[in-house]
Amino acid sequence: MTSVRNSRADVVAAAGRLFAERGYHGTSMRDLGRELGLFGSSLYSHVDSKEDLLVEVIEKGAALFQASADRAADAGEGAEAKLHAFIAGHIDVVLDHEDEARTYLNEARVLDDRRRTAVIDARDRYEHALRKILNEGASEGTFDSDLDSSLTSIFILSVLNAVERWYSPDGRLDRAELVSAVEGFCRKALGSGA
Amino acid sequence: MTSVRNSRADVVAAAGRLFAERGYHGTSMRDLGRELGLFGSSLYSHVDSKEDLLVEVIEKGAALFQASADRAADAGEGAEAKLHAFIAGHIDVVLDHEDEARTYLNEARVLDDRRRTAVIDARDRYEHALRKILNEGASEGTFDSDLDSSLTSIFILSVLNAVERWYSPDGRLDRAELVSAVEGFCRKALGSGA
DNA sequence: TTCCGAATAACGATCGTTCGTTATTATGGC
DNA sequence: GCCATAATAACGAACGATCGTTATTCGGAA
Repeated sequence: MTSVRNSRADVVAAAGRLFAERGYHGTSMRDLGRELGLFGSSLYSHVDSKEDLLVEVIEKGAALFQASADRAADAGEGAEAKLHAFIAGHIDVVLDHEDEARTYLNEARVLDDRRRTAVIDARDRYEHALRKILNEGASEGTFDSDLDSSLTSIFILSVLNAVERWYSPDGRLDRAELVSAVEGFCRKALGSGA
Repeated sequence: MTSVRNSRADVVAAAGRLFAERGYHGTSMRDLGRELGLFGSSLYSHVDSKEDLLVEVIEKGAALFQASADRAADAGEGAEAKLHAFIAGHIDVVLDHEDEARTYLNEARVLDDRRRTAVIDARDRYEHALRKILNEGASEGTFDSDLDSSLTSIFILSVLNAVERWYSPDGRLDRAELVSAVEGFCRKALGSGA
């Protein structure tokens, strides 16, 4: 049976939930305490500051996306398989870790310069991983050879990052259908296949 | 020569700027006053509440997008021309009215239920305008005839709405190149042409 | 008995907002 | 054109509420 008392991880998870839903500035420490059945001040038994919570949630999000990109880079042979893994992996992160993903994607602007820059760098690395797959496909002949991988990766990420904004698991698409819809759309835009 | 004193419109414009940049909850009335060289309290000569400012900025954004969609529906003959007008119009709104567009896209969650629902309805109408163009193209034979216009419109809007998040007019793309890059990507995903 | 999580009271700062007042601009009769 | 008057804009102090946070105390599990 799980303990009645809360752990630091519980606090971070609840923070992710509220930051994702209402935003960092829209969430007070008292709100967050209420979410856990605590007083706001009691959170300081687990955490040094509100900002630390944001940092931790965002770092979790960043790590999840990066791990997914790393896995995609090693997924099977050829750009087609890697692209599939990249898209499916991204959607898994968004659906299985919605709070961390949304906070990572939407609340980074609150961070101080140093940390915000770190997030931007992480996003660049993530985009670069996708670009690499696109370039591989272009030189293989899997995708159009004149494809602009820099712009195209931005467009594909635009579609992927927006999933959080409209998709509901209660809707007409299950996860596999969502993945194949996104993949189908992007795949056609990449060309070269029939 | 423009007056030294501020008008209501000045206040709304400055609110749009800060709401877009820092978010509604990240902007205080004193911040907003400072932006105009005023005391926070002085803003109440122009406005009844902070929330009114948000409502006004968001309504401006909604109206701009809807007007653009209406123009696209009447643009030339055939789905191709209308799609071009829709994409170019969306990008014009985002680049020419960045603050209102970003606030409309990102800050609507702060609104009360009634007004937030109104924003969701407006977005549905906008999406529906695009879907109509896609359906027209599918039955014309301009686009693939088995195209899922509901999902496809979401994907295209995902690409369009993300422009605000990455595009800079100081970068390597001018506006026309941006439009043609987005249009090229989406157009290929719609199929049927060579 | 030790120790960790929670409660409680309190802090200084800042929040949105109101108020009475002053300063600036616009208006209309003479 | 001049002047009283009204309308508008801004000031600056202050309000009650809430913010993030600290310090201290307390209770119960190990």
